[in-house]
Amino acid sequence: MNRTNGGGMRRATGGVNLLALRSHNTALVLDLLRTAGPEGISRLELAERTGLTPQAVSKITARLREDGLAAEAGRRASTGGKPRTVLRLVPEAGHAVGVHLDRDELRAVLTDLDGTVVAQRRAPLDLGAGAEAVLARVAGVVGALGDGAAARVRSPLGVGVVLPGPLDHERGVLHRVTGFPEWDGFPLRDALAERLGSVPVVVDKDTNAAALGLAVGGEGGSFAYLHLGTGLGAGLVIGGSVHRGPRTGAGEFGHQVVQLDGPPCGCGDRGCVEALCLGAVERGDTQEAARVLGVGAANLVGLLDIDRVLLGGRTVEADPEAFVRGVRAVLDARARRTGDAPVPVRVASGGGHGVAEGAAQLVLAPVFGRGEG
Amino acid sequence: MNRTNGGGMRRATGGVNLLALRSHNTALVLDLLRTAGPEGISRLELAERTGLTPQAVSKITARLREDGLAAEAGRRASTGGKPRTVLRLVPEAGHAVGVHLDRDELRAVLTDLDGTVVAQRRAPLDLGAGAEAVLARVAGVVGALGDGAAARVRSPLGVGVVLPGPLDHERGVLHRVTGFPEWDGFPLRDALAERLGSVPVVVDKDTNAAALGLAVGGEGGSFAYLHLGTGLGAGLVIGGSVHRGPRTGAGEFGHQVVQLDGPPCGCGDRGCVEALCLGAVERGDTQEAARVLGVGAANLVGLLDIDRVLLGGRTVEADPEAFVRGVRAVLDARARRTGDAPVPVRVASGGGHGVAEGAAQLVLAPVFGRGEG
DNA sequence: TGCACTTTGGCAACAGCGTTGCGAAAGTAG
DNA sequence: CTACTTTCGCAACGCTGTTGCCAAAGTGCA
Repeated sequence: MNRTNGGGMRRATGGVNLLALRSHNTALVLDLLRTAGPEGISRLELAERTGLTPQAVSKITARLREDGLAAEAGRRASTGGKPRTVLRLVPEAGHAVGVHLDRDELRAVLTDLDGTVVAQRRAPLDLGAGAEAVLARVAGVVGALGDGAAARVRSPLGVGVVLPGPLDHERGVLHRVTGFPEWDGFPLRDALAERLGSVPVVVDKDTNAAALGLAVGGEGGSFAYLHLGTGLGAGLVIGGSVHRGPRTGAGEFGHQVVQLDGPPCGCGDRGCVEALCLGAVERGDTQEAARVLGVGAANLVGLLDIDRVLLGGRTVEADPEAFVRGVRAVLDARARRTGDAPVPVRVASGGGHGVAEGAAQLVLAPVFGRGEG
Repeated sequence: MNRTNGGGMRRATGGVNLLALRSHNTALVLDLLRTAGPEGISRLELAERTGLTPQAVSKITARLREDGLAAEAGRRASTGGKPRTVLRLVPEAGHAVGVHLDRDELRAVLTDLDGTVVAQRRAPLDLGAGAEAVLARVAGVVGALGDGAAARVRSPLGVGVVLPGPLDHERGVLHRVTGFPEWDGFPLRDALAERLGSVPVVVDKDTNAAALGLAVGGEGGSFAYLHLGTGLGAGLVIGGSVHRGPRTGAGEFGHQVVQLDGPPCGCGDRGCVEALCLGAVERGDTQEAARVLGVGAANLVGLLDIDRVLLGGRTVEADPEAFVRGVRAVLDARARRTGDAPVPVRVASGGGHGVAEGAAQLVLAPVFGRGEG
């Protein structure tokens, strides 16, 4: 705010609110450029899509070109007059690092502005080896990624780190990470930022990163990403942005009770979807596991009225068709009862590096006006 | 938009985007004025709370005073200099009508800008009597409300109509309203707007109106309003605004399955919270009903990470303490397992006219920058 | 080949937004 | 009565997107 007039600093003219407007419109344009991909998009199309006047778009794109973020990329065929000049994003103008900390493994990617993976690393990891060891390993991998890239990347825009949670996204502090309670209270964001030398760090749950990656990757509207691996969690995207809740606690899908007084779950409750679902998987009864997962998904669909359900995680990937079929059956039955169109179910694209890429998007998304910007 | 230069119209100077910024800031100020109530709020306090400069606030409030929406209301005690001038909202500057259509009864209120009820009507209603009869009844009551007010209100800002749903809030079209399938596809908003003579009409679900009323009434953050009457539904408020989902389908709390293959429900599924809960109520087992409701609420809390759970509806009001106690027990047990602070449970304030008042807020909220503006 | 027409897109002038500089108004304290 | 503090509006300013206008670059037809 800086409303002190005494010292003589004569900065911040113009107005904070107008700056907000400017960056909002700039982000809008950047996001359209990104979505258009290498084919690019013309100024007039940008104007139509943003609702801005062509002249405003010209001004904004001129700034972007000056900053090296956008460039001209040929022209379209004429429609009777001067042909439209096509603009595209310059992906090399910025890079981001995404790190996925799993229980036994670390995956990291370096992406450009576009989200395209430029370099990647994969290493074994023991999340229980203590803060010092894990931090050192992460810092090492992040440094190696930059050197390994085609064009060496000295300073990425930021580093996104994701892990199973629960945690506090806003402060970047871990809570009782499932299976590794010793992390409770550890300020991962600040510790890592200091270690990496003032590179911005963002911390989030792995399911949120996966969901964000899908949202940026083209999944529009509202959807749920259900992750079935060693546990069962969800990432929720509502109206294009990830819903975390005030304490980053949203997405606790697995401990939703679907069988009153059912079999005990590791969490201490009874009849949780996770317990029932993993139990069925263990018994080899994939069909029942899928049905239970479908019931949980149907509950979610009813509560939030989402557009789509996407499935992922190692267990799903082991037999994707069975899970899709089972979940779809439950949702279709629901749709027949309500009279609405059935909610589509698919396997989430991305797979292996999906989560790490999503982690990188934690850094990139704000640039394009997605998330808390 | 109007980008045609041919005719010579020289309107719309200034810019659509700047107008959006202006109305956003104006709404921010208006909302603070409303929240402050009759005691009012000073310009400097407005500046601090909005993040605007004092001068910007002066300009905005000057416009508001010119338009009759705000007025000076005395001054505060001096803190060593010129005392602050207190501003307040002028509630009589605008009015809104809220109509609550229940299965057997119609309640309607006329409120001022503040949301204070100025006049009210209550009449028996048969929702199954056909469109013509219901429309006539509503139009009659709305007209009577305006005449009955202390100062006759000729043209309210709009009319909010709410009923059990399901329906399409955006288009104002009803779907298969529970118990009255004959309404399916009826364009209530447009039909009523035409009948009332171009007064804006908004249509929504009753639970959403109740939730909106609570949100405007001071419940901040994210919360769920659970309504237990002849059915069981929920209104969700996420980050201060009502979450309806893309098809106004959100809040289908009652048909959340909490007992796999449990007793059949009217919806055609098995083990729905509604069936279990109402079944327990019918047996006189309030304790079990509250426990089941609590399990559903806990599922919701886990999925969305909300701050608060509020209970309402005729069945709850019959024995509020038992329901609060039962739901709280389940949520507290959950909190002990996760280690988080327990989610508070309360009975929703408002009671009788709460839903109709919330319906009026459907009209007023956009003025104060809440909702789809 | 040349002319009329269409479409793109930049330059310059403009209105309106919030901000800064400054001074009048309205209190308190000595 | 004087000195000081605090509130708050007027005037000038910088920046935003918008409008008016024109050059550039194509197509289509005579």
